[in-house]
Amino acid sequence: MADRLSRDFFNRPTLIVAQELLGKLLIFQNSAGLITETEAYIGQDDPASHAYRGITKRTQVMFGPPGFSYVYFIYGMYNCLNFVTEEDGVAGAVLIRGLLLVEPAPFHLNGPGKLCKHLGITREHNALDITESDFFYIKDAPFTPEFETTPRIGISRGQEKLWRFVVREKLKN
DNA sequence: ACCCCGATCGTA
DNA sequence: ACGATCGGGGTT
Repeated sequence: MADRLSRDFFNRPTLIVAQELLGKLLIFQNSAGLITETEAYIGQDDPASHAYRGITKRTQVMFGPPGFSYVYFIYGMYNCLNFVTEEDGVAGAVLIRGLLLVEPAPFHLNGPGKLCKHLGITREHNALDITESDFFYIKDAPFTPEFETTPRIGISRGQEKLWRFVVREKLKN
């Protein structure tokens, strides 16, 4: 598929990827939705990142090649979806926090846990190459919509960093 | 083996 | 403002 995001897209600074993922179409099995909200997490110098303390079994995918999924389990109940950024060996990921679902039915999924629950994304979908898969990938889009920049949600350290990006249109809801 | 805490969310 | 709920990761 020609208009699918390739590894080169993700092989860039995490902040750039987080901003440019806004407005792109996420395809997962029978669901499709426009990305409306993202957050950037960078290993080095980011105490809010799971990768801050180095490679563990859970975070090793964040240190691997870009263009892979990173799905983690949190609060005993929820899964959250990320996409790995930065070159192989450098930790980085973009958390997908909001999705304007277009298939199978129009619906606004706000929140990373709700989003995964609704789409059926679990840790079984961790560490998948989304530049190769035919059921899990992102379609390119011609432009990035206007967005707001804010602190990230739900973290206790690193709040001074303005690494959350929210599509303006979404704020009206 | 143990303990604390968390990139959340629904309810109050 | 708070409780549910349990895996991850650091410590013993």
